[in-house]
Amino acid sequence: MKAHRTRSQDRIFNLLKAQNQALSAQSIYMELRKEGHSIGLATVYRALDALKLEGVVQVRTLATGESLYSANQEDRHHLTCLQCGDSIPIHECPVHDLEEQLHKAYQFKIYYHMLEFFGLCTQCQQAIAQD
Amino acid sequence: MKAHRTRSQDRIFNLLKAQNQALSAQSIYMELRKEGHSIGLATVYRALDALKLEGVVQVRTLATGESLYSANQEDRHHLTCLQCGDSIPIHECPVHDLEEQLHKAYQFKIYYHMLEFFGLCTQCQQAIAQD
DNA sequence: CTGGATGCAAACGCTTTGCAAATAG
DNA sequence: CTATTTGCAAAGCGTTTGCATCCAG
Repeated sequence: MKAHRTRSQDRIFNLLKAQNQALSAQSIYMELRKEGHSIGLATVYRALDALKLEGVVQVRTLATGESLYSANQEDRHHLTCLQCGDSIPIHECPVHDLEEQLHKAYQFKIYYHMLEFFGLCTQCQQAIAQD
Repeated sequence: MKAHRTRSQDRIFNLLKAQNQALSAQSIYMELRKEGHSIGLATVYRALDALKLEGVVQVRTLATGESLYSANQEDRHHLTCLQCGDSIPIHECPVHDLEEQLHKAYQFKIYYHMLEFFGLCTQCQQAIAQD
C-alpha cells in the first residue's frame, strides 16, 4: 500500500478542495500553469487517477466524454438537457440508505455515487415542438 | 416537429430493442455491417443522436469515454470498480418518486436517469491492501 | 545511486464534421 | 427536382503511453 502522495497529487488535491465546483483535467492543468508550476497534462491525469483510487476525488463524465473532477463530498446531481447540454444542479438524493445496503450485499467499498437525470429542459421542449 | 424516422434510425432502434444489454456505437456499426447493410459509422452516431432526442434511447457513458446505448427502459444501475473497471449490475432504485417531483419543480421533461456507484470491488480492495 | 515521478510529444480511440453521392418524396 | 440522408475520409478532442530527464531518499 502506497501511503505517500506526490507533489503533483498534493497540488491538485489542494486545488480541488479550494474549489466549489468540479474541474476538468485541462482546466486543472491550465490553472496550475497559471500559478507558475511547470506541470504536464499527463501528470495531471496520472495524479487524478491516484486520487481517484484513494477515494478522495470523484469523477463525473459528461456526455461529451470529458470528465470533471472534484474533491468535495457534496451530493451534486443534475438535470441535463439532451439537446442543449445545460445542467441544472439538484440536491435531492434518496440513495444513501441504498449505499449502505449495497456495501453489505456486495462487499463493495463504495466511495461515491452519481445520479444524473436526462431529458429536455423547458426551452428545448418548446424549440423542438416548433420544428 | 419531425415525426419521421429514417431507415438507419429504424434499423438501429430495432437492433437495440432486440438486445438485452447496452451496445456501443461501434458494435452497432459492426453488427449492421455483419447483417449486410452498408452503413457508415457517422450515420450510426447521427441516428443515435436523433433517437436519444426522441427519448426512446438511453445512454450510459463509461469512464473510458465510450458511450453505451440501449432501448430498453429497465433500471440498470451499476457498482463500478475504479481500479479494474468491472461493473456489477444492480436493480434497486429509489429515485422514481424523485423523478416525478423534479418534473414538477423544474418543468424538465425527464426521459431517464442514471445511477452509478463507484468504489472498489472485493478483489481490488485486497490487491491494494497487499501493495 | 536507484526507483519513482515528471514533462513533452506522439499515439490512441471515440466521436464529429465536410462533402459529394445516393435516396426519398 | 429539392431536401434530406448517407458513406467515406479526414479532422477533432480528451486521454493515455513511451521515453528521456529529473528528483527524492
